[in-house]
Amino acid sequence: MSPHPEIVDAPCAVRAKRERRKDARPGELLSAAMELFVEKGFAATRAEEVATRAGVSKGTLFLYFSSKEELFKAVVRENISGRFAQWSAEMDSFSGSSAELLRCCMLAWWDRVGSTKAAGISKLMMSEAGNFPELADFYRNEVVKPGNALIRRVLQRGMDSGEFRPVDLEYGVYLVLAPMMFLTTWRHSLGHFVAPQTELDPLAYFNTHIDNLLLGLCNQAPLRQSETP
Amino acid sequence: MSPHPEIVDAPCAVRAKRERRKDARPGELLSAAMELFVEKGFAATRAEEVATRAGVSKGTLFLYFSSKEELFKAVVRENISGRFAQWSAEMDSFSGSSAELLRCCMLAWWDRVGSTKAAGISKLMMSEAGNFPELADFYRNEVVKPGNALIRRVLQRGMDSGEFRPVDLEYGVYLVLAPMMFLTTWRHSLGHFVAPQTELDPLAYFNTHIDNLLLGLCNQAPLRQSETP
Amino acid sequence: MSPHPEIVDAPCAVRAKRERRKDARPGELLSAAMELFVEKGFAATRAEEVATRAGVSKGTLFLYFSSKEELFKAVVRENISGRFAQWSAEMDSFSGSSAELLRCCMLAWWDRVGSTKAAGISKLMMSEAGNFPELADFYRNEVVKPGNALIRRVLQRGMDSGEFRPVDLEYGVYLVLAPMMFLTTWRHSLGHFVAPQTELDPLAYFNTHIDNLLLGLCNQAPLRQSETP
Amino acid sequence: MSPHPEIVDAPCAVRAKRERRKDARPGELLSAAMELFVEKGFAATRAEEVATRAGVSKGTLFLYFSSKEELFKAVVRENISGRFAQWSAEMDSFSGSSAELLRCCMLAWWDRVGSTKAAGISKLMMSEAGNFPELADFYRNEVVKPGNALIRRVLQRGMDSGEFRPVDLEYGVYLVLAPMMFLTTWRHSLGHFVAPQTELDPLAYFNTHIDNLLLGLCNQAPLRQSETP
DNA sequence: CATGAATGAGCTTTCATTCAT
DNA sequence: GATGAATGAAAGCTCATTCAT
Repeated sequence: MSPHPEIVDAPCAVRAKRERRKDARPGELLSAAMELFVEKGFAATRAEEVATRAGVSKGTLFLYFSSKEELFKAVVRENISGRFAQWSAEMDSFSGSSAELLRCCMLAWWDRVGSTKAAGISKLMMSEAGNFPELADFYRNEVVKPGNALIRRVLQRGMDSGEFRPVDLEYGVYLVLAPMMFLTTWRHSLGHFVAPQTELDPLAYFNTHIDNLLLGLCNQAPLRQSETP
Repeated sequence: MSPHPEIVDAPCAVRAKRERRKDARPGELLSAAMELFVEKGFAATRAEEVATRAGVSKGTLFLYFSSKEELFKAVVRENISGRFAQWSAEMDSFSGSSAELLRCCMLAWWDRVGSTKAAGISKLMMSEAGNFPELADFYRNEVVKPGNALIRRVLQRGMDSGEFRPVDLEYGVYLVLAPMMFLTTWRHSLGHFVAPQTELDPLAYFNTHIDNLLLGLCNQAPLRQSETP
Repeated sequence: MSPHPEIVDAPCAVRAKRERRKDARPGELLSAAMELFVEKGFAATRAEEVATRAGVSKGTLFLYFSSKEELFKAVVRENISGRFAQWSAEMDSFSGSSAELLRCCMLAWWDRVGSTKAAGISKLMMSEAGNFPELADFYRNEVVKPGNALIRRVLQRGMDSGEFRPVDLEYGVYLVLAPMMFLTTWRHSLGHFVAPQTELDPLAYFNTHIDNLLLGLCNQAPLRQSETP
Repeated sequence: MSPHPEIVDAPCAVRAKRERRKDARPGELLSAAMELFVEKGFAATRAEEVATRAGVSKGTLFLYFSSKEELFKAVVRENISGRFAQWSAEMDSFSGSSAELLRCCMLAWWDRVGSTKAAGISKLMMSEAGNFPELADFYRNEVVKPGNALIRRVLQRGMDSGEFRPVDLEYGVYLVLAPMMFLTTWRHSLGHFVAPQTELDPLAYFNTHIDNLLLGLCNQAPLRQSETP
């Protein structure tokens, strides 16, 4: 037992509340920022709005993020690029067929990214890359490159096992990527605010794409999981 | 012949020319605006640049369009729809297989739209739809709906002839659309300003997509036209 | 006589008032800027104040000067460096002794610069050079270098004619410069806002300095002009 | 000897140390502030920097000085006057010629003040006097007045002994002061951060000035001390 | 006493829009 | 009609100052 617990603990107790706030701030700011960036775009989001939504003042935002661009980068790291390691690990431990893996990956992406607010980031990047070259570079390096590498690995795995016919990896990647990115872009632009009956059902959209993709890649069409007996 | 015809005629000629110019003004402004909006996006395009490129002054721009937003709307109204009738007719007179027709359509789209400046409009619409709901509506009605109908007809033709397996038309459309729209979006955003060796070759991209699409849709893989003896 | 005077003149007449204002603007802004820079320093002068004092809005200032630093440079060019050519010419045409020339130069400097608001610029530069390295560079190149060259020429002239004893030009320059710069700095700082009886009489100050300077430089002390019979 | 003297004594020792530190605080802050004000000027010195350099937090600074301006005033009060008595005594006991004394004084000033950080204070005062009239008053009384008196005594001594020609003391003072003040100002502003080959050599500068000053004041040019056999 | 997280007024600069000519 | 000088509302970012702990 510590002989001077009150001395040891005192500073902590005193600081506790403050620190709890301080620790929470970046997260609060990041989620406020993501929401606003996705809602209104990067350029159209004012730094002060982000601060206000996070419940702090303009100055505080810049206490945690040195510029609006750095804030955006942090949002991307928090919501996308920071997760590649885990996804990669999950892929490594997958033991089913490559067709199943591919289907699995695409649906998992939908579940964890595509259907969440984070998906708006991809759309935002597509919209504003031209005006923020540095952010575009960042995104290409931190998201596009590792993302493509992940897809490439799935395709390679299928080709190695003989499940998939040989395809040029460079362009094969887009067989997988295009449906995902189009859906994201669509839902955050022209597919937004339409009558419910004309809205796209993402799962139907995905299954149609995956089915045809795999029919094209494999010798034998694999069954959808939902059709598994 | 009068020694100074231009002076004698001046009042008329000048007025004539002026009026011609005056009538042409909106068109010149619209095409300057389209180019710039496509190049730089809506927010990043300065009104003065548009005026300058159209050869008029800043004030004149606002004489014809009450605001930058109105100009944007006018640009979109001016530059889309109107070609569907011809494309539809061309499709009717096509006598080859449906696989050939599908390939043909996609490559024709690339040739006539995707690779031209007009493609920038789709990207523009995707980027700015969120900020212009009214424009988005307009675009959906005038462009998306007839465009999708055209694609639907090709798929229906293939299914009717037994070439294509049955697919849900509603979602099958996106098997064709997604690759086209993704390419457009990509090339105007993150795919822009990258090292030439990392740039996407559109034809290789398209052929990879079409091959796999048709392999998925048909019982028998159809040959590429370029491979036809 | 022009056959169409009204056509030729019309545009001019119409524009006249506008243009007169436009032509006057830079000058009005420059003098407002100089006054404020001298009164409050470069950093402490807000761009909007300059505009307001010149009777225009903030935006107008930036229509004529692309930045606050450029405005300052223009002030310097207008009031100091732009006049070296004339001063140099005047020096060339001087036919008296070098001692007279030196006295003349120093008193002329006082008359045309030192006693005017423009003198505040030197003091300002001394005060703020450290925080605006680019301005300091500019000032060294546009003012210090040519100014020193001018002084050097006077000394050289006197040494060539045998009037002045040989001195190291590099440091001799400061025999002339130091008294001028000290007076300027003093009057705009600690010498400011003191009781009239403790204020420095610039002419007495100058004559004391010039007398001793020339006594030191020449074999024979030259008379002051005011003492010339 | 107690095995844990520091623990036993802690309450006292800690308080003692704390109070010593507490008493030292203002001094540490003042010297940090002086260094920074001299290095970067008043406006460009951030309060937090001062605190950091003094090893305390931003808040603590404002505990001791109610504002940045008050800190500045305290810095000036702390760092000037107080040495005049000694200098005066040294002057009284000087037994050489007045020319030698004058040379001696100027070089001693350079050695003890001009070349040290304390010189920055003069420059600081010159730069910021306009914004702190109260400080300017203080400085004039505590520094300028006694300093000038000292110089006046040297001149008077030379005139009394017949070494120096008669000069108006009021203005003669500046024959001595101007070179010193100009050098100080110059070295802390435009003479700073220039290529070493264009930098001013203070000793050469001083000797050039003193030589000419004495040539002007005396009938016979006195030798430099360094030239004395 | 000491801290440092938080504040918000203030700065320079941009640009859609207006309006006298 | 056409012009372009003039406007002024923002926006991003800094930093002296405050105050809960």
